[in-house]
Amino acid sequence: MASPSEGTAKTVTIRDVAAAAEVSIGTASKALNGRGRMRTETRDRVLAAAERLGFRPNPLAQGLLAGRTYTVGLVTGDSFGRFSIPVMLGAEDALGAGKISVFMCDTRDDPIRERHYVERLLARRVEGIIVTGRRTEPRPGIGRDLPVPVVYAMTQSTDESDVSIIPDDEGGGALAARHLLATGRTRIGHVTGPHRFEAARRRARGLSTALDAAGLEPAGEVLFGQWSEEWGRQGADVLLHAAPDVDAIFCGSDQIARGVAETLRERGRRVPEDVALVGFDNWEPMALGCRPPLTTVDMNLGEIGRLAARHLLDAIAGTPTGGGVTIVPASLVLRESTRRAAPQG
Amino acid sequence: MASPSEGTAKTVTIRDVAAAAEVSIGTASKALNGRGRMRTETRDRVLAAAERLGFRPNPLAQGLLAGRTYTVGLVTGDSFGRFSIPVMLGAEDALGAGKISVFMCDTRDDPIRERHYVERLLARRVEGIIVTGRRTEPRPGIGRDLPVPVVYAMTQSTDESDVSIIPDDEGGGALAARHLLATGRTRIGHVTGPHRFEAARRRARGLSTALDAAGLEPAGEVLFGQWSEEWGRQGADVLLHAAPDVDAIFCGSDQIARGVAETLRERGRRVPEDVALVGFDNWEPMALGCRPPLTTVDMNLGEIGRLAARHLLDAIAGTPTGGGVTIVPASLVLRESTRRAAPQG
DNA sequence: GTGAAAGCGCTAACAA
DNA sequence: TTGTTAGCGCTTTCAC
Repeated sequence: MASPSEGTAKTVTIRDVAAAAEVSIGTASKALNGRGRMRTETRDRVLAAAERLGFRPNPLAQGLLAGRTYTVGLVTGDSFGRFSIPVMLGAEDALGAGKISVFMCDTRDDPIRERHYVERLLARRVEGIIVTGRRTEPRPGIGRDLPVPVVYAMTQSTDESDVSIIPDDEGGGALAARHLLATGRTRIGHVTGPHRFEAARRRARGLSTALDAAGLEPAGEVLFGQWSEEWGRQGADVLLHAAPDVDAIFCGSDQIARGVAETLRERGRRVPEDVALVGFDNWEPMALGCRPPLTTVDMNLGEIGRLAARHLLDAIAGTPTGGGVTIVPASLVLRESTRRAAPQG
Repeated sequence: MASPSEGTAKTVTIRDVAAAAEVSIGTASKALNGRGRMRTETRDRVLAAAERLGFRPNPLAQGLLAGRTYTVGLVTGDSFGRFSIPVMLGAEDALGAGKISVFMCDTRDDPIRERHYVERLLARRVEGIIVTGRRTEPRPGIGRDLPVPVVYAMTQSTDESDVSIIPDDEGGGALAARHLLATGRTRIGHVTGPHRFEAARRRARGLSTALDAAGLEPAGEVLFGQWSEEWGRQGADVLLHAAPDVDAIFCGSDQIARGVAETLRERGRRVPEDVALVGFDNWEPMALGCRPPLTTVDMNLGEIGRLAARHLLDAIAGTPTGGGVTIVPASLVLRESTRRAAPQG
């Protein structure tokens, strides 16, 4: 509540400020924007008047003149869900710093609504659009030859020349695998989501590649199923049956990992002593609620959002950023579920 | 100005439309807005030209003239988390229908940032502000005598005259209790979050009141603890010790309920046969992942958001909506965890 | 029925 | 150093 200027019920224009400071409107403008040369006394008088009246320049008017709006649109099909939110926050972070405000739109994954919102955003003269999603599957772009730059974050346009920022699913899988190998595990199983998901396939590929480099291969079959705990429970049983000597399980999501953890516990396998467990997503309520707390791959969604915003800002500034796909590295969050087994007695 | 080298489609002004249709700007404006009387032929000519050129009226210019922006701000301290998102979506729903766009801001629960964002929103001449939060605890308002109406959703201003829309924690507690009573349970325990949370206290009060009406009281003490699964696991043990004959447990959150469910299973109590379980939040990944799937109280967050938006729209329209707190009823989502025990065979 | 002109709040030339 | 003027894109009188 520092500024006493707050609380002006009526809108104060620069006209009012000029009048109060007994200068012309033009002079007031210059004083407020620190442009041109003028007596310090005059400038101070204007600034004081502005302060006193609680003057806020009207960005509509400024924008009208400058031909800019200092706004961008953020369109999500994920209903701002678990994945798009961190992305969104990262983006807002980067944009907010640049005085750019964000219009949010939720399309509910409906192309009609999406079309509608994009129209609306363009009508509002946003200077760019960020599209986020829940999956990394390539999707049709929101339109071609749009008058503003578009960046896809955590989703990918089928048009290869569009700018897309996506997580490193494959690298994440490899990261998990190498961590397990480093803690001495060699019989590593994999329970993951539906095969039709690019993300699931990539994570599995990352695992296989890393194991391959160590002369190993996944224990049992790679088990594709659902993105659910229930499947985690089932999958673990299948895996224990197919590869009873499994000593680590990498899961395609934290939810799956929780299901796996439960089954392991019920089958008398201790985590991490008998079987180490790695999840994917670093979805904290899941990962921390798990017994034991879950080591998991973090896709750095916030970074994806920040990067998307930065690309967009560059594009708005006219700097050619070069289209194409940018992959943001994943990182590993270590918790109890992969604590190195103490030497057995 | 946009870089001249940009291949972006050039913005079409009403001037261009007027020229193309060979009418004056004023006539073009009237034709486009369906105002005034004019020859159908003229109107059609203008509309055709606008269509052909892809004309979109510039809302900045329109707003400048009308003194409106058709935007509102949405400020959250919850980092658009689990609670504020459904609220947000509900709000966006109601606002979007009215052609109002939403600026989003995340304050990260930092008063400085909040102050900053509110300033920014006001500078942008939003016509109203919705404040959402993660808790229902009363919080200081975002400022007094703001030039635009403010509605608090899923949070509450300490200033009683402010408009706040909050969930019915007490009613939700009562709802859970009555449901359990209706399925024949009489020894009902309660494990919930920290006592310092208004929400936890209200839910407990709702339970007690409903039990009281049936001449009962909670089994064991009401156990206040944390909003975590871990506490759910511990709390269940405490409760089983204090009231071994407990036949139902109402939990202050779905996360707690999951913890409780785990302990119950490990102690050999079947859910729902031996002990029925009710959660709070209807947080689907938690409630559905639970074994068995959880009956839980839904706060109808979307409705809170919609209502907040509607209040705001009314206020913007100048309709006195009357300040104060509005409580949105909760509902119960039935799942396996309270299935009426079948007659034992 | 149509057009010319004023002005929304602001900035950037140019005059004084 | 300061004031005046001409718009940014649009809507809206009010003459014609």
